[in-house]
Amino acid sequence: MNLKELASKLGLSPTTVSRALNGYPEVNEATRERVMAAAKRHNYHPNTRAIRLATGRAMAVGHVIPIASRHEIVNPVFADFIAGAGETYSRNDYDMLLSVVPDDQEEDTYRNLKSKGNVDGVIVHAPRLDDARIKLLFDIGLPFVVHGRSSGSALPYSWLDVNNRRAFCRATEFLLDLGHQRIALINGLEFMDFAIRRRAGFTDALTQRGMQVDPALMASDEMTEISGYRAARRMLALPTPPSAFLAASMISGMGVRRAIEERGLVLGRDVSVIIHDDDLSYLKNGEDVPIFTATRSSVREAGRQAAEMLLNLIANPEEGPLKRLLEAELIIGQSTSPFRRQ
Amino acid sequence: MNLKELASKLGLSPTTVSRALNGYPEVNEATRERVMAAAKRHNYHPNTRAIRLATGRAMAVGHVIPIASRHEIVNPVFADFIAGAGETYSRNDYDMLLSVVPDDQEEDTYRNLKSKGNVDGVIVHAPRLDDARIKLLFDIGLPFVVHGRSSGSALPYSWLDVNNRRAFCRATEFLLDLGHQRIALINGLEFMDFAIRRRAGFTDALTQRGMQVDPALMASDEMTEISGYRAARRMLALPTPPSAFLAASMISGMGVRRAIEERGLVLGRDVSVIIHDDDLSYLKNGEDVPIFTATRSSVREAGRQAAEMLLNLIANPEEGPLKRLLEAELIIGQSTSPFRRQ
DNA sequence: AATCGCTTTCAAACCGCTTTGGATGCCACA
DNA sequence: TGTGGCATCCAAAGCGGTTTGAAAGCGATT
Repeated sequence: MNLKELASKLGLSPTTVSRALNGYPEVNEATRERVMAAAKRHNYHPNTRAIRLATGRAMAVGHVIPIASRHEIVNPVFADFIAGAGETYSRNDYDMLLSVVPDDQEEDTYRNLKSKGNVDGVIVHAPRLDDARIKLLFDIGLPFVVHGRSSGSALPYSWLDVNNRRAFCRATEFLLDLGHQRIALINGLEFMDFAIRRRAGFTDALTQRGMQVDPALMASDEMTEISGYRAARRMLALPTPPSAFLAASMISGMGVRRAIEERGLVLGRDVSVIIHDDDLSYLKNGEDVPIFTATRSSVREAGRQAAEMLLNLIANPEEGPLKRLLEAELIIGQSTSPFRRQ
Repeated sequence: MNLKELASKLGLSPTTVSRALNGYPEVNEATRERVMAAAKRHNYHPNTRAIRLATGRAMAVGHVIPIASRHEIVNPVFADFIAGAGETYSRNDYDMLLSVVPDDQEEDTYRNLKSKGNVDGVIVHAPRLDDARIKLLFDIGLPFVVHGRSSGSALPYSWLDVNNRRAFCRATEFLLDLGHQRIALINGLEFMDFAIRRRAGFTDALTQRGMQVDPALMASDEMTEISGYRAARRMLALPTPPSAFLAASMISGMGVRRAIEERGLVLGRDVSVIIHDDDLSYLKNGEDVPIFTATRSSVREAGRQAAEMLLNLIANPEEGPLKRLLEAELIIGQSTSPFRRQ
């Protein structure tokens, strides 16, 4: 059932039927209702491909996921972000297009997305310091919203980010207030923008209190269980080990916990740990009582909002750039306690 | 730059240019090369929307992700599966369309995907017992491949699955061979087909050895850390607690580990645990030496293969239904050891 | 010289919708 | 009675490709 058939069944022209269905004013209300009813009765759905060609809009948003050839990490945060963004798209009749590509083809992918007209805009994931994608997307003229920020980028781009610096500063202060003197940071990869900001928040808090930053207590790696474990194990074996850890994610926090327990220490008594909790749906940090003390910010909600921002930007490009900074909340769990000498 | 412009630049008709670019035989080789060169020089990319309308094919595959309104779980396995499938689509110039919808709208979503012509086929995720989606997709005539199987479904559908029954049977036998008598199963939700098969494999092994199946040692819930933790804690508090666990995933296995350690027991010495390891990229089960003994099967690879099957099915519907059963490997880690009395 | 067959090219229809630029009918008003 | 304005509807021209059916050119065959 297509427009022409429906129109002839109704004894109307395709023009009028199209207008009736799309809510244009120049059609008699009685006619409109007749058309609506017929469309429903015949289960008519306009062909998306035709709409897209005719309007020149893709009604779709792209998410490009680069797969690094060496370490093939699929960011676990990604699933929840996508779920949040997808909710927004569904509500607005937009499609979500995922492109999984080797990371050396990422630039080509954006160019193709644009020149082939597959999408009206994209979300940029996991921005790095002075991320090259920002300039690229400006150059090719594809609207975009960055999930995170990119320090050093001169162009006025749209972004949504968590205040990572503030979150990690507060978390560090919290540990300092508990009397901890040697605090370790198990950070993500520090070419990622968020990791740099977290580190800055961490050192901010230390220097504000006149404390030294000990490089031996700072690790930077992928946020996996195993790398959290390794870094923590190494640090706990130091002559003067840390009494508290800041871990960049729930998963690396679990690695830290394993290292602590392996050493015969008790989490939340002998050693304190604060994690950053993205509030992932399958990795809940406890239920009523959080397991880990954490800086929490829902990445799902970030996905919802970033998608909304992008759709706005697509509809009203002149209103950009849009910016939104979310604050993380500090939630107190069972993994922190006042410093006590071993 | 579109086809017409390119054609007039070359002094050729759009027909010939189109044919030259698409490799049709009825065009002079010299002409073809001239066209190819010009296309590259002018950075010409045919408009996807136009191709889709003209050919009637969507060149896209859909993945529908239902979000349960109550427990909003995004399956963590999903990210890796998508990544695998996405690699296949990229290689074949297909788009991947993700629809995140409330679970009561799942059926409508499939219908719309079909009637609006957005996709040429879909992958069905997380099938249940006698899954209603199979009949639905047959009815509306949308090609599909199921990731998993659906016991009780009469229709001859295409699927790719892991031999869950065999995997859990072998894992149970392995524990029995180590002398364990009381073995617990921390299963996924048992309206999910894979969970039923795993349970069957578990009970198969027990009954083959003439052992009783103790309902108190079988739990079924979402595969989160916390529910793994809770089930294990409950069972370890029994008068005759299990000395070994089978956990349905890495994450629920981590919950089991927490319960074990909380009780002052040592994983892999006092209590043995075998997990099912989907080989997730961000949750590696150790590196050289696996942490958990596990039945392992890469869900990423499953994604790749399922996508290939679907593309084949779309290209040659008459060759269906396609079926593929992957075997999981049993890898020995540090979480299992011979039974020893507490 | 006429015909055939083959290669190569093209004009035009088509995919299914949107949108522009009228056309029609009718009523009000001068 | 003629004109203007308004509400309503429609024919036709896109959108940018693919594909059908035909034609042009040319050497080989009869």
